[in-house]
Amino acid sequence: MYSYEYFLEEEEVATIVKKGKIVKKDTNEYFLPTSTTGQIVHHQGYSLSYNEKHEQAEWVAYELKKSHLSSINHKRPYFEVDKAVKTGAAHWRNYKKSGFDRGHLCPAGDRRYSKSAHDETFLTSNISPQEHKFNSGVWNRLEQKVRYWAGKYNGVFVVTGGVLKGSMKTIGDEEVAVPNQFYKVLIDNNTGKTKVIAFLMPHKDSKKPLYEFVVSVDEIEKLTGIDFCPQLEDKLENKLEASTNYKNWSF
DNA sequence: CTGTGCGTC
DNA sequence: GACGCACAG
Repeated sequence: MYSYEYFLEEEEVATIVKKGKIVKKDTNEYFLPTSTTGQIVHHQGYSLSYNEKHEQAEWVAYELKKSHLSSINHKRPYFEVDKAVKTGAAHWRNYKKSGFDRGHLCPAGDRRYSKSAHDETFLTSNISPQEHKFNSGVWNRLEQKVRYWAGKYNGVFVVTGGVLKGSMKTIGDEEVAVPNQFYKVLIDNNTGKTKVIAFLMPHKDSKKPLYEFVVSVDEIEKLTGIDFCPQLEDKLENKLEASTNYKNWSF
C-alpha cells in the first residue's frame, strides 16, 4: 500500500500526507529527495538543492507530466543568476570560454508547455558544466527517453544532477565543479504499481544503449548521500531502491 | 533536441 | 550586456 492519501490530479495543488503528517503541498515537491546542504529552493517548474561549495545543484527535481509534453518552440533566453539561492548562485560567466556546456539539469525541452516555465530553466542554479559531446550525446538520449516514458506512463517524477564528490576539475572564478558522473532517478507512480529506475553515467559521451547505465537507487544514494524516495513507505522503498531490474521500463 | 560563437548596437 | 543570426553534434 502507498502511504499517500492523495494523488495529484492535473493542475491540482494538493497536499501530500504521509502517516498523518503533511509532507509538501506543491506538485513539484512530490517525491522530493533529502538535501545534504540544507538549501532547498522551489521554483514554479522545479525544485533544487544547492551546493554552495561546488556552485551547482546537487539535485533538481520535477514532475514531467504527460500534459507537459509540448512541441512549442520558444526562443532561447539568456541565463540568469538564480536570486533565490541565498548563498549566491554561480554566475554564467564561469562557463564562458570554459570549454564546457551550460548543461541543463531540468531540460528546457521538458518545460516547453509555457514560455515562463521554459525560461525558468535558464537559471544558473539549474545547470552543471558538461562536455558538449556528453550533453548532446548520451545525456540527450536519456532526456529524450524520459520524455518518451512521460508520455507512455502518464508522467514521471525526475531527480537529476551531477555527483559532487571526489576530485573534480573546476571552471571560472567561482570554481564551479565539473562532476565526473551524472545521475537520473525516475519514479513512475501513475501507472498503478510504483516503479523506479536509476541511471549513473560517466561524464563522457557513449554510444552504448541506455539500459547499460542502469544502477540501483541505493548505489546513487551511497555515492551522493541523498535519499531519493523518503516519502515512500520504507518496505516499498527498500525493495525498489535495491533493484537494478528495468524490465518494467520500455526501452 | 543539445548547445556555442561572433558581429553589432 | 543584449540581440540576432550562423553553425555544430
